Amino acid sequence: MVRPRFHKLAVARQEHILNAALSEFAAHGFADASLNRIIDAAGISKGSMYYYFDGKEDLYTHVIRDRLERLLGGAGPFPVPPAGTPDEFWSSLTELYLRLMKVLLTSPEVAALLRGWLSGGGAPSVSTAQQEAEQATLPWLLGTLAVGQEIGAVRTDLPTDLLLALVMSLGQVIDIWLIRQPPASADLDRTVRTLIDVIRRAVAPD
Amino acid sequence: MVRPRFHKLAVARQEHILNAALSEFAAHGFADASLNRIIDAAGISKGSMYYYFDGKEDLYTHVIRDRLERLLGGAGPFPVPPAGTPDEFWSSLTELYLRLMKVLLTSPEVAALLRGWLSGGGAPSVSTAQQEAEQATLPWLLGTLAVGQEIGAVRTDLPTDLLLALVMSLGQVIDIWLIRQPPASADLDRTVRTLIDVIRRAVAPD
Amino acid sequence: MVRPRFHKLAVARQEHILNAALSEFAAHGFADASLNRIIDAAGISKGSMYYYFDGKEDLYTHVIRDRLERLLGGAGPFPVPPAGTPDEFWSSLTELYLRLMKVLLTSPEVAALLRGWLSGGGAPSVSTAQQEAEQATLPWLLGTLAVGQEIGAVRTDLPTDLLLALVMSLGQVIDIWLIRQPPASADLDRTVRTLIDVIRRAVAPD
Amino acid sequence: MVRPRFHKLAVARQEHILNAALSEFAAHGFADASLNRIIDAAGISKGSMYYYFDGKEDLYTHVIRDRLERLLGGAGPFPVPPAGTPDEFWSSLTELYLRLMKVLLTSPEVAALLRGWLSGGGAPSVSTAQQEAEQATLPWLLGTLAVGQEIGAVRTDLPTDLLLALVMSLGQVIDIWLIRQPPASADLDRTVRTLIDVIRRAVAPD
DNA sequence: AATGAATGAGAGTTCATTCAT
DNA sequence: GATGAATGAACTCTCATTCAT
Repeated sequence: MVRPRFHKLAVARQEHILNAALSEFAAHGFADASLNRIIDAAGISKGSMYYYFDGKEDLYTHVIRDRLERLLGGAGPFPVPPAGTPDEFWSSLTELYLRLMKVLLTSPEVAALLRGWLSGGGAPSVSTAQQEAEQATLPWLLGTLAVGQEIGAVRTDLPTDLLLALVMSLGQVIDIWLIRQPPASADLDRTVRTLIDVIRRAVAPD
Repeated sequence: MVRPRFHKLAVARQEHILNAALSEFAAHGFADASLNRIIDAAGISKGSMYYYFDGKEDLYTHVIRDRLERLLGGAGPFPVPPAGTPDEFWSSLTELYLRLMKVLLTSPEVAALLRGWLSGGGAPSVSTAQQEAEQATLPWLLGTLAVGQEIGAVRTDLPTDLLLALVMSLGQVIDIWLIRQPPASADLDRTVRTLIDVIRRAVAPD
Repeated sequence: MVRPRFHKLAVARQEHILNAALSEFAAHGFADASLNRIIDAAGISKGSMYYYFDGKEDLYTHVIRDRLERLLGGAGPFPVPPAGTPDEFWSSLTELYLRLMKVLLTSPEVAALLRGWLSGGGAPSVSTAQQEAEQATLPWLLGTLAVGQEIGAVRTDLPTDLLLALVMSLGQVIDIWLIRQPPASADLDRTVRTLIDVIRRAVAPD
Repeated sequence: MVRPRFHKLAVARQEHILNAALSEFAAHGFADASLNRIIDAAGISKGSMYYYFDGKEDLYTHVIRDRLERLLGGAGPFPVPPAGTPDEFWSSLTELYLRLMKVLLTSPEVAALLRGWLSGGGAPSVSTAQQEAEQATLPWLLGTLAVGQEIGAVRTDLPTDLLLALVMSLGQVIDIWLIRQPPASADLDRTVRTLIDVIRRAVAPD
């Protein structure tokens, strides 16, 4: 866990450190990221880094959590879509996703970090970070799925975890595809609507 | 490229080495795998490893290719489904996938290797292996998608690369989910059919 | 570049490390020198070596520069001989060289290092060190040659680079010969004077 | 020592092997040359190499000796200049050197090998080769110097070994300079004559 | 006569982490 | 509260040599 000490630093200093870590993790992934490079870029001592964080994984965990929170915050509140007709549900989700993507497209490094984190796999040492981060993201998604199932917008014949994995995976593909080749701003709406529709078809009931 | 010398070894010895590599790569992914651990497990000297293979990447490439070939070989031929009605197309695919999964479930390590390989990302140094392997896998998938589009079983309003990414991603989720919690053999059929249906819905035309 | 950290070490410790490196480089040349042997002799860890220096070449560069500076410093200033008659020019050079050799003879290892460095050739990777060191040595020699040409003490019918190479080569032979079989101190003066005269004959005008 | 077995090979095969070794040694010098690369280039097995030669150094020794002999042979006989006037002595030497350089310029690899060998320095392990090769070359040079001294063309106030070193060093500089920037064939004569004259001045008596 | 499989020591380099100050 | 010196294990890769066949 991040030591509380870290948050006593001047905010600008915190930012500087987290940005350095963000760049490194986004560029190389967790395993191949180098703490040495991070502290060089951040301009802090190695001792300080270990004074603020428990270690490499702890830093990674914190960067992810912090950046995702900020991202989600910047996109405005992410309310679980209110109950209503399935059409209303999906259109509400689409708007949400559009907002999210617009923010994501402005921050390629966070996007890269997110991608690396979502793809998971690899080092078991990060599983802690994974689990924690998932615990921060999933409740919303789970809530949304639950609402969707209640109002008949989401199929109920699949285990929840599989449903979740399918949605996240499709979302990830769409994220990556959009980030790699961002459509002209004018096309973004149309494209995202089509892609959300793909998810809808996959998880809508018969 | 694997040196021909390797194939002159007793088959059991080849197997022993490849199994050691398979375990390591499956457990840690390419970047975090350790050649030292592999040679320890294989019981050969470092010099011998480099006598057989050009290096880490070469070994990785070979393990993947060898294991996938064996896997696909064991599952029988993978013909592109013949043209016909969309229903025939999808049911043909389902049978195919069932066969594949049955084999995959018998070999969790190959499955893990496959997973790590599919998720790609990470080290650019493995791109060679990636590209070669993709060149071995993609033509079939592309061919299948093309046939599906011809006979009206697959939508044509999305770019081919996105369509491909969606299908592969869904397939991967399903793979992982099935491998993690293999259903009772009796349920496998039903489950796979449902999951293939998810893919069908996502990529079928309106 | 040597990391500043190195210079924060106790001087005795710095000396110990540099001496270990000096011995190794003097005995084996750059390419065949072993960092492992150096750290063993220096009694420091491999990590520390890389904490102080950027790598093998960096260490080599530093040892050379440091030792040469010390050597040249110990021999006093090396002024370009002032304009005057050719006889004055050559006699001034002779005195200079005598001083230099007396210092050099007290430090066979630096002499060996210098020899290996002067002969250059070999690894292209050391070119950086070479160039830097040459940039430190050559200006003086070039300036001296130029003065000699101005006052008619040095021939002008050969390209400068060839002239330079001839002088350096003769000087090197003389260095090596003197170092290998140092004449009785009493004879040193006479011998050096004769040898400088050899150079003079080679490069004096008709 | 080269095993006699080597000379029982077909001459073409011997040539092939020696050429491969020549290229490698010329390109990397002794220490950094790789036996593995040599046998790859030569297309022979590692076992064979060790069947023909005692090891790396033995091969090096043999290549040098063989190539130099051939070079000297190709340039025609190298008679020790007959006694006569000093002018005749030096002009005879000049003609000899001209012939030698013309051959040398046609074979850059032998030239590179020669350069690396002459500069000596470095690995003590090659000293054997050095000594042997010197023993093949020196007698002629010594004889020539002796004749020169007899007829008053060469100074007698310097130890023979120093005289030798001076002459060889100057010759080497000239070799390297000529090889690096070969003058137009028309200029070669004039340039060589000037350079030989430099040597003459250095070692002629007062 | 000839092969090539096998080796182990060694190369230079990077790393996350510790801890005395 | 903060530092940075110091470490040793681990990394991938290359090498000349041996020897059973």
